[in-house]
Amino acid sequence: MDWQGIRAEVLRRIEARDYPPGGSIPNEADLAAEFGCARATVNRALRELARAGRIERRRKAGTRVPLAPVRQAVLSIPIIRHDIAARGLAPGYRLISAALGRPDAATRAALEAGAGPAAAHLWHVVGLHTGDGAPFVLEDRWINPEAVPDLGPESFAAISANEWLVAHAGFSAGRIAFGAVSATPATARLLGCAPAAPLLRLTRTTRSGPRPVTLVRLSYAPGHEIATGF
Amino acid sequence: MDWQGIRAEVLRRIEARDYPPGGSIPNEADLAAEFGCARATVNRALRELARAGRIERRRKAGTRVPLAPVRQAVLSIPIIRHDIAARGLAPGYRLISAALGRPDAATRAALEAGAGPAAAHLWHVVGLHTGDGAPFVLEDRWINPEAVPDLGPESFAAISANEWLVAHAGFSAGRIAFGAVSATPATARLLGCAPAAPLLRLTRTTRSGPRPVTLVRLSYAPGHEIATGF
DNA sequence: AAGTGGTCTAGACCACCTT
DNA sequence: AGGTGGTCTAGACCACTTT
Repeated sequence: MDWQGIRAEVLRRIEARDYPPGGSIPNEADLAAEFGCARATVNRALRELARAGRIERRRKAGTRVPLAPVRQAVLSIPIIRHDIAARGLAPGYRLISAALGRPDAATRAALEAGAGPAAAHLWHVVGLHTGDGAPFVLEDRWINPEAVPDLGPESFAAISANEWLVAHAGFSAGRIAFGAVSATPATARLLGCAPAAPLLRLTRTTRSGPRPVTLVRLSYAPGHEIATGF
Repeated sequence: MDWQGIRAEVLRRIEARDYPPGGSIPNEADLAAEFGCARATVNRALRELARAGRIERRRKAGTRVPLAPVRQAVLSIPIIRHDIAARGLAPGYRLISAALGRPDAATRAALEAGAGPAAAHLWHVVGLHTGDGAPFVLEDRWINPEAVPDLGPESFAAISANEWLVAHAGFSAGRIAFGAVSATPATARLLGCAPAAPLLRLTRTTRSGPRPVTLVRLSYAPGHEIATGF
């Protein structure tokens, strides 16, 4: 039995309530003996189940089936252009504006830009991604120029700021949040939707090492959903 | 060097562009020799980086730093009551309605309920979660009674349907999707917000083994965000 | 055909936590 | 104090994919 087989069998027992919610499951050594394999193989299987939130493991206390499993949604956030292409549409990008500007307090805080003069000179780039010519998502981005020195308006002419940054700056994962907003008049005009239409908005902060580089707000066209990839 | 140290060092080299985007990194055997550890340890470190989307691995072709990393957002979806309590609010739940009803086509499809008579008799449960008495999220749920036989209106009197199902039915992960909707008049009244306010909506389908059990739509109060736990 | 990652083993030591 | 999971090792074989 390989580790994926053991994972499947243990999961089956959990769902069949052989291992009931709140109960313990045998320790690794016992399971290894039952399945006739090495303990490391059982460990691998149980580690994956723990990562998925289906079991809880603590040294000495053993492994338990949680009463209230913490559900986890793993969302893949692809490059927007690929996302559009994957839906069978022809991706396009149109730069709306790119200039140095003064961000609001929330943006400054997210980018850890101080209140000093530097905070008055963040790059502000707005662009529209399209699929088959129709608006797909509006990208509103602030960039900390201290973190990306060799950056100018010409950087954003052809491709999206996201791809430029991926290609020219070191990227780390950051915080991603989902919310809902009303389309402002300007946003509605760009997305071609009714004013005040409800829009799914994704906010992402990206770091290069310890330093925040960019904050992007993506406002998706009405009706758009982002789902787990099951 | 343990596997987490190796992971950190390789990540550092990626972000420092020692391993540039689009380039290859040494194979496991070479890295093991460099770090003076077993290949299995390097494997563990690289496996975690691959799962995070920071490297791409293919047999024979080796390991590469992707030009366009697929970003992943891991969202934890806790029990709503715990979510409310974690914000320092007193959680509450009020049942709005619980009855057998006929779902619309989209709901039937998600629950794989046919067009036959059974589809006309799904449980429909609506409840409001509150924090310190203020509306937090509206829960609109359909349940396939074939999958949960011992279910009646009394099941939902005290606790939320979600917790009842967690306690009484086998649960598997399902599909989770985020979208934005306008508050309907009825929803606005329950959430105490303006009609047509933009609401973040989470839709979750849950299965017990191969069979869909329940479809829940959570409409969060205006301004609510769901974020990764970084 | 050959190189690379994927996995398994048998054993060992350790960190952590409950008792 | 002792049990449990977390990790590492050295070696081996296999699966996959490119050459």
